[in-house]
Amino acid sequence: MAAAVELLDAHGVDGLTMRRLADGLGSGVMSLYWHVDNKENVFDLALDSVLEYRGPQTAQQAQDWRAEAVHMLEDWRASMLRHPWSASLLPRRALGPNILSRLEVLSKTLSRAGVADADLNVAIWSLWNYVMGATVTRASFDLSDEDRAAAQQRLTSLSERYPTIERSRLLLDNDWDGAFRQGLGFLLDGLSPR
Amino acid sequence: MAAAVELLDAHGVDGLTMRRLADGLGSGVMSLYWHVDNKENVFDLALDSVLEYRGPQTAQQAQDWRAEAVHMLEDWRASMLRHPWSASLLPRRALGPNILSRLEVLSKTLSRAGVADADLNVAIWSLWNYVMGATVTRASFDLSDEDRAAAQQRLTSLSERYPTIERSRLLLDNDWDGAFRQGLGFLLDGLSPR
DNA sequence: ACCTGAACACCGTTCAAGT
DNA sequence: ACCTGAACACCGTTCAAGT
Repeated sequence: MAAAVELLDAHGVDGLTMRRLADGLGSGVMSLYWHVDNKENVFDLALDSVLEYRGPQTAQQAQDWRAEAVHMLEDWRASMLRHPWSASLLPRRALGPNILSRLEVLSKTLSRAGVADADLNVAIWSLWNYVMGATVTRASFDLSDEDRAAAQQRLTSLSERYPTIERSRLLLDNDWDGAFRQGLGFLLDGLSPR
Repeated sequence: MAAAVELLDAHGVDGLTMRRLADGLGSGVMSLYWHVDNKENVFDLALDSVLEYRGPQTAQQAQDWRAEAVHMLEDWRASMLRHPWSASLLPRRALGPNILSRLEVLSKTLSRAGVADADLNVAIWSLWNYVMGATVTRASFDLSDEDRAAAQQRLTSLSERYPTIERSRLLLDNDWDGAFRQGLGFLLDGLSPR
């Protein structure tokens, strides 16, 4: 599936064509259908291959649950941003083994941190929502590179009608990494036991 | 654009075809291109029409910032879930006037609540991320109705390998509305001033 | 067991032309 | 100003057939 990932990285979701993929593999188009049921299947395999998690490099686990959670979540986001087509695909497909492993890790970490069993699922889904929302949004800015200039100009002309977000420069702020980390901190504050 | 929204509701993003849209309008396909630049333009118009916000019905504003924020955000989510194709489209397109209005409202509310100017953008994007992640995920479950049975079975067979999320029944819990509200509460806790 | 070409039923959009 | 049909360059996938 490395060939599919390469194609997706280069041309985006719409650029992955069964014909183009076959070309990259040096085979006929219909050969693909021996190995794969249909095009969606290709997406599923490519998506899962991108979501593997190896865990923190140092054996710092068990001592700082918060650092551990942040590490997994930031690595998850980074993995998806390395392949900007992946984020918008993930919530639309069945969950593969690699993303389930990440959720398992997260669940263990939060449990160990003292999050009540009754709050555990809500906590996990909240973090899922935060990461997915942030990454889907960020990734789409990567994809529409050429439109940026036009969008920028459209915004400043429109923003007279939206004085508050204009004043805080909401749409011009592009410290995405910092905003992600800081907002994640706020969310973990809210989720922390006691 | 009501015709486009209807088609999208009925057949999803892939079901909206220029040919089908023209049929619904009782015109030739190419007539559409007089009113619209291309297909993406149709999506933009349909998307914005779905995101209008009328504000809270009672004049309870200014007294309870938290209720006001929750009202807008839950209404935003509900509007997108009424049109399940809309959520995954929103982060991929340029921001239209209606969603900008919602962000303006949110910004005013949080500002009035005492959120520091330095934290304002992070707070808004955090809420954006949470709502978008939750809704994109939830909406896709609506779309893949038929696959549910198969997915369910696949999950229980797989879940032996993921004991923690199996034990909390993470993937079987389907109180989506409750989880959204509760998680939003946690996030607002974390974002609250002081 | 694995690969293939031809064919089918579609797409979005250009273009030249109509009223 | 608005609408149209024909044509172009694509799609994913079925099927019957090859090795």
